[in-house]
Amino acid sequence: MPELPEVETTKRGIEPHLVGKAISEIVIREKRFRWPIQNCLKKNIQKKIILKISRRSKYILFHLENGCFMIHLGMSGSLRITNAKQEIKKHDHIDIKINKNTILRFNDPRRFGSLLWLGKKPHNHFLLNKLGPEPFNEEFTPDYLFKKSRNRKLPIKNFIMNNNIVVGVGNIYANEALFISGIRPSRKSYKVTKKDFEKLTDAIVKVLKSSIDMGGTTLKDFVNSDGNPGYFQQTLFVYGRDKESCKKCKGEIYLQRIGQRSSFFCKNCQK
DNA sequence: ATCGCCTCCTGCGCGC
DNA sequence: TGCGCGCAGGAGGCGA
Repeated sequence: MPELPEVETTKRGIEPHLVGKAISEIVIREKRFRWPIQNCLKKNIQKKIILKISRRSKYILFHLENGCFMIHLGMSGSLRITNAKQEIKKHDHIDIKINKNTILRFNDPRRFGSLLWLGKKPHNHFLLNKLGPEPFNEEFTPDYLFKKSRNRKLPIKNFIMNNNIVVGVGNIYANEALFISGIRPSRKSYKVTKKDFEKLTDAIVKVLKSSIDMGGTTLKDFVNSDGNPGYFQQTLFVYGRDKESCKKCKGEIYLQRIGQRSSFFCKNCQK
């Protein structure tokens, strides 16, 4: 379940193996993804040099001489650097080959992921041009969230998970950040105060950063591994802990469905 | 404009 | 041991 830290860790893990290298071939075993593989993809990326890899939201962007393509891992996708000797496993849908010793292999059981050609102006693409700020960007301030949330009646948890507001906050970290900042997930956005937003912006940045740091510690295993960084082992305060006791007050953690998603909170610590 | 529901898909864990 | 069911989750699309 890639959240922003896993995407960033993936990007950092594959980057040194790919930047400056030419793509010799792309092998597509499966075309059915969230967005189907375009017919133009092969001819646009084969024989081209990867100049740079960047990340926007949960999209990993590959900048070539002639334009840009991007990969989204969806819910179950992973990328790993492997070689031609490694057997093709189930759901290994796409290989981007540099040479026989270096292959970027895209595995995605649920196929909610995607690999899209964007052309020369990637940020004009409809999937990217409405995105809100990155959590680590200076635009992401308590004041920004406060202003955006006025007159918004949706639960604060849905608000911070909306990519048009801020990118990269998935279900796990939305739950964790709201616990840390003492805000109940169901609270209407317009009822969240400026002071609350100060805690919340801090908490979002904190949980994402600490997870990236943890992922970073497993980077050395990225090549030929299953591609899973270690961030998920981090101590979670509330996510997945319904009926268990709160790590702050020893009270009970409750599970509530908000917007079709599991939300975990402590009634005592979050108001 | 805003919000909430539906959908895509596979693997897994549960109850029987 | 096996079957069927429900759930998990990112995020676009759509109807109200």
